[in-house]
Amino acid sequence: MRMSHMFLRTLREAPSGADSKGYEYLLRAGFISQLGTGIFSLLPFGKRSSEKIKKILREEMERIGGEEIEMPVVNPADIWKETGRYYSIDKEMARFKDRMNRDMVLAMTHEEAVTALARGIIDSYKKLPLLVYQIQTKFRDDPRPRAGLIRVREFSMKDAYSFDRDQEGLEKVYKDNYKAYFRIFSRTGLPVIVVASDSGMMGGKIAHEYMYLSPIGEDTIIICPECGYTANRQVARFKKELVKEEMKPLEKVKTPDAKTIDDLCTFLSISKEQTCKAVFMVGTFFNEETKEEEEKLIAAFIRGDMDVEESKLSNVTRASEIRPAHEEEIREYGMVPGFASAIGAHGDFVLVVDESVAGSSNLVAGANEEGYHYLNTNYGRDFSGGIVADIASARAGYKCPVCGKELTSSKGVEVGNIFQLGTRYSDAMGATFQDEDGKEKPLVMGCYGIGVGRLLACLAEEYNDENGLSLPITVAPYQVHLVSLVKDQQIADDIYQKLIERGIEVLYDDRKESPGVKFADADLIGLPIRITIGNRGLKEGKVEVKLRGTGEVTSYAIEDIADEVLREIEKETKKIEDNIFEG
RNA sequence: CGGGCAGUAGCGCAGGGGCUAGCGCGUCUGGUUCGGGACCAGAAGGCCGGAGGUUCAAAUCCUCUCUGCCCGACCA
Repeated sequence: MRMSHMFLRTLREAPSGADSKGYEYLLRAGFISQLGTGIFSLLPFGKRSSEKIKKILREEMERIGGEEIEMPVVNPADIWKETGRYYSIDKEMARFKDRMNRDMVLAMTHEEAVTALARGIIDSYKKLPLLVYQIQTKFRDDPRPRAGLIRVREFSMKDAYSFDRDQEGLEKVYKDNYKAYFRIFSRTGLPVIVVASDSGMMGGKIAHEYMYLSPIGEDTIIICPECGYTANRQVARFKKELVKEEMKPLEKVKTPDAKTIDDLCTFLSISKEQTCKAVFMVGTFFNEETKEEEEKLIAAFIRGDMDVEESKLSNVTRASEIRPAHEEEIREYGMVPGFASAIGAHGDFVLVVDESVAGSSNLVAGANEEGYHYLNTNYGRDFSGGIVADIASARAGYKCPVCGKELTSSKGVEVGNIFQLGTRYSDAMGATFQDEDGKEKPLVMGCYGIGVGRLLACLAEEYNDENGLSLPITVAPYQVHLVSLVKDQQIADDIYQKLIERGIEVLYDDRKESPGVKFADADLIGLPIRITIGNRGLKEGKVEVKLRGTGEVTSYAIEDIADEVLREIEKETKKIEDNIFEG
């Protein structure tokens, strides 16, 4: 491609709002352009890189038996009503009516569409297992897009769906995808770790996320450097040191103004581990009978030294949404904010007790009376029932649930995820097959997603320096940047031609610009191999090859240049391929 | 959806009731340069986000609105 006629404008200054290096360079180098909040165009460079990522995605999906399909972005609302997600998902899903006044949605994912397909196509166990995938636009009306391509509203995603007879089959294909994902990320050059994750709106039980660790990430990852345990904080476990001792008699004490755990500990001269903390939320629940959403108070109790992880809380209570409760909502059930406990509470609320409270003895808890607490409260004796579960938020410094060593934490960007969906969608939509025993059974499903743009954004974040991008050769828009500094275009044109004929992807800077401008743009765009044609080398019949990654410079005779560049391309590619791994 | 900030030339910004709205970069024309964001000369480019209002006079003050950015709630 000749730069003199490209649909491109590089920027000398960072557009305002570009807060990360990767995002800044993608904008400045002309990979992307913003059209609205969370809505971007891909310019020629961005499009080419994106296509290279897609090619890798296709190759790796085909490698594990995936077949490419394409499902519509516009879905009739009916199928979303069948699974209930039409109601359980809020404003994040864009909805509209067609001319016949039918409800339509913009698909934010394709479980419904693919399940609708499957129920028409899969009838027998003999066809199973099956794996289909697509690379398709998703629209999610995110309330707060940010950080350039990291979190957007419209994006291209590779989403795959598997169908199996049983859990065993699902686990096999899940493992295939698990490995394929590592191959995919390593082929793009992006370092990732896999973490156990929350299944969120997808439903299902087992799920993993592929995380690119970076300060620009929005997720917090809990990591055990000792044994390798990793999990998204939303689900991360840790070892709780619990002390069970003989129960002492309940005792009410005066604790004026001790509304917080800190105040309470100071006042009574005790440690946080000896207290029980109350956290009140209001959850939205879907009532199966009335088919209506309803709100209910959730009263969660946890040992005073820990915090409640809201995603865990919403998981164990099966609330679709969760928000902090107002004071009146709490008092309605006989509990007094600041001095609250479950003791003496009444009415129909959801009680959740963290293991740390259920497993400890003689904790100090509120007396549900202004200015009073109880000493020696014990779950099972003084209050009982509800859900006993792990709802505690893990953090660095806590102990690993596996090996007991100290955990650390890191920020990460989720670039891919895999879910074992089970029969959640096939049950809801009646997608069944006839098994060997003649019985109709629901298909056992899994789904597997990778965001293309987000992956590109992470790569830009990982591969840059003070001069610009430096993407790996597998995803760079072109392999070679041919920079001509000589007036006589013929020599450069000839070399350009020769490289093209050898199948090399060349970006040819044939613009009438000063050397400084050309070099600066070359660094900014950051193609892995730069060829410079200048009078300096031409005197000896040579041109210069510079590697963007290392800065290494070598001169070659003009007649050898195509061969040498091919050799460099091979070397750069091999660097990536030697590091392909499957987890 | 709450809190904060901002919309003035393609990009980055200045100007905050009073003449024809500026600066840097970029763009165009001519010339000189030509291995790390060159120089000289000339030029083009604006409904000051939009709508109302106050005023003799509004980019500037007021009201409403739209859009974008950051933080939070939220989310893959």
